[in-house]
Order: sequence, then C-alpha cells, then structure tokens
Amino acid sequence: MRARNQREVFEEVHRRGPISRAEIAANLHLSPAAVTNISAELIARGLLFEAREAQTGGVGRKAILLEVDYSLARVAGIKVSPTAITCAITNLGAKVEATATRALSETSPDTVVEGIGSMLEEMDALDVAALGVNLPGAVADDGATVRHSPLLGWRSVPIGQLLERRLGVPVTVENDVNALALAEAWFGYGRGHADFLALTLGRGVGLGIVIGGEVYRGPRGGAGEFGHVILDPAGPETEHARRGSLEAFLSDDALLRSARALGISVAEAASPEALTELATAEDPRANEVFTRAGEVLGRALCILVNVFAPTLIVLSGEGMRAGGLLMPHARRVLEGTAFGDLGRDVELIVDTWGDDAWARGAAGLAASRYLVGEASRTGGEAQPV
Amino acid sequence: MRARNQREVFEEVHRRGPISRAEIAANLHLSPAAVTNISAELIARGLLFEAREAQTGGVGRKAILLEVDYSLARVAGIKVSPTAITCAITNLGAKVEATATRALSETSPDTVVEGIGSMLEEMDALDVAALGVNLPGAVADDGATVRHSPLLGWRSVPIGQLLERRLGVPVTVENDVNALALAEAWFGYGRGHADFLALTLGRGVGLGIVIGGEVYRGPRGGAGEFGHVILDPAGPETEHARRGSLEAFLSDDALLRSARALGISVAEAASPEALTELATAEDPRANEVFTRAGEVLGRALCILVNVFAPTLIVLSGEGMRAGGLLMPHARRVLEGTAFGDLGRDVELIVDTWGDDAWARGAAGLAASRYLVGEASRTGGEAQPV
DNA sequence: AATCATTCATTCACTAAATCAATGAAAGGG
DNA sequence: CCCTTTCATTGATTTAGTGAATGAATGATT
Repeated sequence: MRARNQREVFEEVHRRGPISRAEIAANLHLSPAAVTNISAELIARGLLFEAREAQTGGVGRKAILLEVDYSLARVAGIKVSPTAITCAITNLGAKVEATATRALSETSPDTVVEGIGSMLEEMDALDVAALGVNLPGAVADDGATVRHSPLLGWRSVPIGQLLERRLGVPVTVENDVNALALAEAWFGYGRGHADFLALTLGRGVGLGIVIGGEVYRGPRGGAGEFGHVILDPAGPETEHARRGSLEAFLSDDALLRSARALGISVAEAASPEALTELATAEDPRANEVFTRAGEVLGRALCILVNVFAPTLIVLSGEGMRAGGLLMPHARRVLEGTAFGDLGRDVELIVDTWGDDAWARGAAGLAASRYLVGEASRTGGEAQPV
Repeated sequence: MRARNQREVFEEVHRRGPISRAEIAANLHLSPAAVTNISAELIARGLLFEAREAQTGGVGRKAILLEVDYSLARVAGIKVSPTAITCAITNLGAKVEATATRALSETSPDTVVEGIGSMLEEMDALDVAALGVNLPGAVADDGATVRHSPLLGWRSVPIGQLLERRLGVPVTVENDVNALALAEAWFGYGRGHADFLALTLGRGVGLGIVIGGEVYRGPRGGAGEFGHVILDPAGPETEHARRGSLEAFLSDDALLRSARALGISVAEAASPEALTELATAEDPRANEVFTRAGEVLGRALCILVNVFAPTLIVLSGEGMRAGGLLMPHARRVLEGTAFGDLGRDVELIVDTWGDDAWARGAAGLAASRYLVGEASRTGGEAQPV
C-alpha cells in the first residue's frame, strides 16, 4: 500500500515534470498530508528534490515544485544486433552521456557477454546502477531469459543471469521494440500519453503497444508482430519476410529490392542509406521507391489507427532515416482511408534513429526499472520487484 | 481502499465460480482474516452466499465455497437497431428469462424511448434494477450520451437521461460491439480470460478489445473500428462500406453482392439467411461465397492475431449463422499466415448469434455495472462509480 | 478409538497509513 | 495593514489491513 502510493507519487512527479505537492494530491486523489509524508521519504532517499518555486501569477502561497533527481545514478543500455553491440551510458533520465559500438564476429552468448563486459570496462562504466539489454527476439516474462531469437541464433539463453554474474549489476533483458516503446513512454514522446504506439522500421518492422503506461505483450507474450501482417497476398517477398507482409514492403531489404526492380543498380545504391541519399538528391526512381513505401506505410498505419484509435504514434528505427521521404505519402494515405477523423486526429512523430536510439531505449528500460524499484522500496526494507 | 478490495473479492468470486475464502486470499494476496471480513459484509448485503462445501478429496477441513447470488435482482438489456428494438430480461448472471422484439417504423429518440418504456411495461419488467442499452455508433464516456450514430441518424442524443427520466432506473448506454465484448468478458466465453477479442459479423464488422478484463476504447474512445480496415484497395465496395474494407467483404450486404456476382439470383437467395441455407444445401456457388468470405475472415484474424497475440477470439453476430461454413476456411488461412505458432495457439469460439445475443449483451452490460456498483459500495455510504 | 496433522475460517490485538481539522507559511489585494 | 487565498505541515483520529493464536472439521496414524 505504502509502496504502491510511493510509486504513484514518484511516477506522477516523473510524468508531470516539476509539480507541486498540492497538484499531486489532487491528481492522485490523495490527501495533501499523505503527499507530504510520501514525498518527504522520497526526498530523504534522494529520488526527488525540491526545485525552484512555481512562477504562477496567481494569489496565494507559491508552490514548491518537486522534481526527480535523474542524476542519482547512471545506467547502461546495450543493443545486441547480429553484427554489433551498441552501448549507451545515460543518467536516470535517459540522457546520453556516452556511446560506443563494437562489431561482433559471431553471436554466441559467451561472446556477447564478454563483449559487453569489456566494453563497459573500457567505457569506465562498471559502476552503473543497472543494465538494460535489448535484442531482436522473444524474451521471457522474467526479463532475463531469451526464449528464441532467430537472428542471433539463440534459444533459451539466460543472458540476464550470465551478465549479472559477470558484472554484478541488475540486468533487465527485453525485446528491442518493446524496450524502445518503454523508453518512449518513460523518457520520450510518449511521456504524458497513457496509450500510444511505437512503430519501428529498419531491418524489420516492429510494433510496441503501450497501454496504460505499460508495454502490452498479450496474454502469453508475443503481441506486436505487426511486421508479419500480410498486406497483399500477391505482394513482394524477401529472404526473411513472407510474401506480401509488411516487412516484405518496408524493411531495408525490401526497399533495396524495390530499388533494383526500378532499375537502380548496386553501384548507384548499395545500402538503404545510399538509397535515401539518392532520393534526397531527387533521383526520380529512388523517389518512387519511397513513394510506394510511404503509401504502404500509410496503409499499415491505417490498420493501427482503425483498431487502436491512438492519439500518438512514434515512428523510429533506422528506416526512419527516410522519414522525410516516407511520411508525406503515409500521411496522405492514412488521412484518406482511416475511419472518420481518426486519421487526422493522430499525431505522427518521427523520432531519432540509428543504433544509438536502440541503445538509449535499452538504457531507458534499465532506468525505468531502477526507478520503479527504488520508488516502491519502503524504508530500509527490500521489496520484491 | 476498502471499496477496492471488496470489489476485488467480489470479482474474484464471480470469475472463479464457487471458491473458498482461502483461495481468494491466496489469489489476491490478502490475508485470510481480511477475506473473512470482506466476504462477511458482502454476504450480509446479499451479494454473495455460502454454497455447498468443496468436494476435495484432500486432508483437512473442507472449504466453504462462496458464490455470487445472481438472483438478487433482474436487469433488462435493450438492443436498438435501425429497424427494431429487442429486449432481454435476465438475472444478474445474464441468464435470459424473457425476450421480446418490436419493430421500429422510425428511429427518433422519442420513439425509441417510448418503445422501450412500453415494451418493459408489457413484459412486466419495470422493477428491473438496471437497464443496459446498446446501439450502433459512438457513445460518450459518460455511458449515457450517443455522440454519433449514422445508422440511427442520431447526434448528441442524451438517451441515457431520457430513459432514466422515463423509467426511474439507472441506465447504461454502450456501443453494441463493446457491450457484447463486455458481456462475453463477464458472463460468456471471456470469463477467466483477462485479454481477448470479440469479433462480430452481421450488418457490419465490429471488434471489441478486452484488455485486463475491461473493454479497451483507446485514449479518446473509438478503438475497434476494425471493419473499416482496408484489406485490398482493389476489393469490392458496398453502399455503406469503403472499397476493399473488411465490411465490404464480410457484411451481410457484401455477402449478397458476392452471391449476385456468382450468379445467385434474388429469387434463389434474397437474404443472408437464405444464402446460408443455400450453401448448407451444398449449392456450389453459395459455397464459393462463403469460402471466399472465410478466407478473407482468415486474413482479418491474421492481422489481429499478429498484433494482439490473443489466446481467445470470440466470434459472434448474425453473420456467424454461417460460422460452420466460414470457420474452416478462416482457420486454414489463419494458421497458414499468422506469425509462428500464434495462429494455432489461439482459440476461436463461435458464439450464439441473433438479436437476442445483442440484447443479452446489453443486459450483461447492465448486470456488470450493477454488480460493480454494489460490490464497491461500502457499508451504508454511497460511493461514486 | 484416540490422537495427530492438516486445512479452512475466525478472533483479537496490533500497526501501517491513510484522512481530517487545525495551523503555519507565503504570497497578493483592497 | 489586514484579509483572503493557496500550499505545506502537524497531530489526533480512523480505517483497514496483518499476524498469531484459536476453533472447526476432516483424513491419516498408531
């Protein structure tokens, strides 16, 4: 009960930024006295601090605003991809202090663990309070075991325990898309939105569903496999994506394949980055690639908008490097085909992209877990999280 | 707090059927003492009663099983459609005691209110404890005002207040699909499932999303407009449904249109019912209609399964009169195209159909509201719901 | 048959943690 | 300069939980 309310107060301060005790009490339906008590303990434990006074012009005593002390500790976030691991060191507010990347020659768990360990040593970051790891694949509910990751070739790998043993730091493992969604919810554009969607484009197409501030995983996990939705049974297919699936239209591979079909040679554009540049340089064929992709993205968004009626969709991932090329077309299709005003009433935000963003997502995951754990820990007693 | 735990205990008894105090305590992480207290009050208020003892073969004192007293009151559920109103009188467990239907010549709010009132009088049901109303269209969060219902020609109609004034009974208004989903969650196949989907076929295609035992409406309502999802931009269109939308494939109108295209004359099958009979009688053209529709349904289910990874989808609505014809094809497509095992790991249940089911959904809505209200009401004090 | 172990339910003292009402603190307005 | 307003705090009170002991009802054990 106390733990619960502590956590509620803390999360309210986190969400609503600098906020007075009175407002917290009003928002959470608690008495001012209770908020005074709870916030006193959170301040004593260093999680909150009294910031400047409010600058309201109104009558009456000015409020003392509370803020979260994000500098209380540092955390590390690791993105494990088939070819590299990327690390971001951030404060508890997911503000990046340092990043680094290291190539992976192979993806065995031992190699990955060792790589992460030596990377943190080199970055002088062995003192972090928590470590978040995200990777492509299905992660068990325990936040530690990888159930299945085709891209890494892993099955039932207790990567969380392995890392905790190696580093002596609490580790949370999560699917990459879910971690990004969680980070958006806590520290990104999703802040203040109880419900929103996080769509990622890149090697694949991922969907993070945030409902009530939490990532929705479905009754037994596995929700959000939006990239495998079949949009057109007669559509294209790629090596990794089924015919007509969203990934077969929108993944990096799919875009390159589409470019080849339109006569763009490997010499002209070997990579998605190069293809994006080509389109930015007004190459009509490259533009056509992104026009078509944007329209497909619009159809995909239309499905999501009709089903969830969201007010916000955050788009990110490497594929969003071409956001400027894709979004006008996506928006046009969305507004033209979604039910009623749903297509116009949804905010579409393109977030930063690149592996750094993924690693920052992992760090945000770690930070949120750490903060939740601290905020719901009472007095000196340890509390199961 | 007390109200909250009372409600939790009550809902646990409702969900898990006859259940002992000890088990409630274990499931809700409450002390046995607290459960004794809370259940004593709920019993004193008539909501619960002590049923037979458990027949466990084990050692030790036998448990005294608690059950909800669904016969405590009766409720009425009304389905308002453009052509008729249907009424179901049920006990608090959504067990139907009587039904009736009355044609509507026009759908003005006054006519509907008067029709409902005289109908309840005729059914000798003016003593019901609550009234649930469902109808096609968007209903405001207050559970009383119809924001917009094209089919009824309503806009901003406070139908809830009108009915309460006429009948002196608490009224809850809800979108028809959401009400059906809620009824499934409380009294139907969704019992015991925190998360599931309710898909309805009939005049249109509707989706009710149940997450955490509650109907998900999205951040500002309007979620679940699945019928307007565009499956194929080059698909068919109908009078009411956009080209290629799910409704343009699967609604009653769409099926008839598809039948005409396959050479089935109006004389052979004037209605969806007749078309279903024709197919049941092995007419190859009619079978083709349902084969195609089943495959489209499978594609639609595939989208839902990939996004939500549900363990249960309940299918209902008038369109499910042809469930036996549709589902084999739908299931085949679903299992063939959904990601991984998701298509096989989902239970597809065809529920009863017809306007009675809709009205029962409305009654279930009323019953659940009534029970929640009673269960979270403390002592003699009134509690805001 | 008598006793013991086990499980469910209850009782009662205790306590955590909220609320309530009163009060202090810090502003602006007349 | 006092009054009103708003925010924050304090201490008494109340609510509603937990924990330990006890009673109740059963099967198992000797």
